[in-house]
Amino acid sequence: MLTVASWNVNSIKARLDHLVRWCESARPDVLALQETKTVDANFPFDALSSLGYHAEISGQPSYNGVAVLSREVPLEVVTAIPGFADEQKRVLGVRLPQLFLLNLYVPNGSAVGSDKYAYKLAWLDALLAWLPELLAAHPRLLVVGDFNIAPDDRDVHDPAAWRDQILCSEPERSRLQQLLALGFKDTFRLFEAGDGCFSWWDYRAAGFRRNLGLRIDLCLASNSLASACHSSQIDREPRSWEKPSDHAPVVTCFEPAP
DNA sequence: ATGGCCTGCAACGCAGGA
Repeated sequence: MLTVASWNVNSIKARLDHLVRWCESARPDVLALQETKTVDANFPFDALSSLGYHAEISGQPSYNGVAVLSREVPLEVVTAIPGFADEQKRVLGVRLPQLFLLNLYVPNGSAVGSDKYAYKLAWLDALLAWLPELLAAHPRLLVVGDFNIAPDDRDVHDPAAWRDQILCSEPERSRLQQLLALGFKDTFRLFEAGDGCFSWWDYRAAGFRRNLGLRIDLCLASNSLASACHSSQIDREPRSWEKPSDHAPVVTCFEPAP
């Protein structure tokens, strides 16, 4: 079985002990990380190498930053959406023997109508323009990460309060639906149709204890890869540890390629 | 209770997150 996980760690430096602890128990073959928040020179390669992981990274000071840990060394790496000039490090694609993994930290967008919101929509449009050719080149394509979009109201603890707000607005959701329509499945929804399953909980107001969350961390498998998907789950345990990331890891398992 | 917390960077508060 091939286990692929995605986790917004909210600073790899602040979360290194959690990351190590979680990898030792969950033992993913591939782990996509978002919000590493560090320059490449300060990335903890040694600690992760001791766990048996190669690391590909694309980082910057303070903000954003993505990484992919894998047992096998990638055959190819991309760090940007072609043709979309962006100072912010939010994209890391790696070609592995079993699949092509695209790790994304989609812009948050701040507030509907803001400059950051316009950037988020333009970023998503550039992604949508790129994915058809990536899918054609790599039929076993897995797009994972912090999408900063709750796909529908089942993914929101209080849909009325969040209606038309950032992460839930119609322009964001319609872009996610366009992405899925290119030929992807939201793997979590292959196994769970109910509401109340979240991957992020606000640090404030005891959000986790009260399960006031959103499902914004996604694992989207191309249709041909989705047919080999055995499970997709959100692991809430590390969110309960002391000084946690506000996001939980999403863990998806696949039948190995023939 | 219409706010609540956390991180990095620099610096003694800010930007940003979602």
